[in-house]
Amino acid sequence: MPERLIAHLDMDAFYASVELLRYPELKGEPVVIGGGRDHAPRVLADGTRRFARLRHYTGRGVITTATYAARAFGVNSGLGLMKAAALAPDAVLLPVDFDEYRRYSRRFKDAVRQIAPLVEDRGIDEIYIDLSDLPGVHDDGGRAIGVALKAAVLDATGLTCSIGITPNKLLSKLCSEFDKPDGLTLLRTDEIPARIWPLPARRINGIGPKAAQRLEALGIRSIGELAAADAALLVGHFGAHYGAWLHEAAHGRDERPVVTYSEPKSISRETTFDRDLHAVRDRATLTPLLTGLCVELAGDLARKGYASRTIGIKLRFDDFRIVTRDLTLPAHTMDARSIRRAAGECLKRVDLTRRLRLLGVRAGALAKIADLVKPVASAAPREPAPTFAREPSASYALPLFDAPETAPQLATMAAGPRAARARNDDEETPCP
DNA sequence: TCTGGGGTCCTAGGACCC
DNA sequence: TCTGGGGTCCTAGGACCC
Repeated sequence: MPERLIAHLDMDAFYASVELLRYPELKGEPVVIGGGRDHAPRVLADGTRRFARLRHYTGRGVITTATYAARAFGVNSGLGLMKAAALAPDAVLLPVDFDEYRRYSRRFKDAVRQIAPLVEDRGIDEIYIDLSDLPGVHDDGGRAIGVALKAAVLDATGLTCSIGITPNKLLSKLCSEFDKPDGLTLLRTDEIPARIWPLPARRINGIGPKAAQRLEALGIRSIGELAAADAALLVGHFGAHYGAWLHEAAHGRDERPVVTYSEPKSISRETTFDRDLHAVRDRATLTPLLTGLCVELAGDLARKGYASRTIGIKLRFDDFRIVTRDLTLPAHTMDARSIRRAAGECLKRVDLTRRLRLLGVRAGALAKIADLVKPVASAAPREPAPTFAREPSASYALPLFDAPETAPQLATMAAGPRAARARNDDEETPCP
């Protein structure tokens, strides 16, 4: 059995590059994407566009993507916009437009599937592709296919991408970074010592800031040093599972298959406030906010065709501590009132002394609605009929954050998905 | 002027049942 | 009555990723 050939394809500065297609006059300029919706470009009377500059930004947003010109100033994803403004005050600031990025995402993925159908989604701007069974792919290690994929993506979107092609996902993910932007990197197993081992251990997908720090405390900085470390020592420090994985990863071994479809496990909505809010003093603000999140979540569930049996909340306090609570219901629900009630119950179990920075609502233990409402009269052997609570109970009370405006808010959204601001997700799972 | 939003997976303890 | 073990569900937190 020949070795597999797996590609990792990563779009170059994806959000920023999509924006440059829309605003070609910004090509070559430092541009950052992030923040709210209040800094969209204005069109002047003479038809020219006026862009917001980073120096004028106030708020708590972070950079989602920066153009390569902006990265030269040291600003990159995750950096607070206020901090970025200090580094690059004249950079152009654009709001994120997920609908547009999803359109381009679907275009590049469709283009890839025309050439190689085994595609694993890894978010909006990257995919893995199993090339192993494509005709002739093993003749040149996948180079011709790689060239064809890049051309197809460019043709479909006008955007460049970077591709790594190796025997597995772990190595391909590393290699797609090697020649960015517009790169194509092939790597064979025998090249691991020369090309992989000099890299910092942190570059491995799955070694984050915490693990990297603990490795450094052991004197391990590079992947090569990790590969040379005693497997038993790693297991001793990191546990059987993670320790053994660290050892395998450092040697470039990874048998994970390319998975072309997976069911979602949870759906959530969260929001960071403009200023920290207190549960009691700012109740009039918080109550409709929480209800609004529940309405949006119910809308997401309905649009995607799922119901949830475990509703959870997430709070971030002003000191950045995160607390979660969840509650498993007797039956699946997609009803905003039921979600709101469960979230309220969860909230009761939290000490709300500190001020809040973020509030979120999550729906877990998902089931497809189509599976829950299966017709009773069926030739198939009977399973116990799943229970499905669609209607809210008659006696309804908001346990916490209660405020007069909440009742009408819930009433108007009773219709369901329409009332919730739709996210227009292009990649919805089709209902069978 | 610190640090978004939407996810996945893992661990671990307690409840509960057989 | 006592002891022990296995399995599953629920909950909370944390690391990590895009």
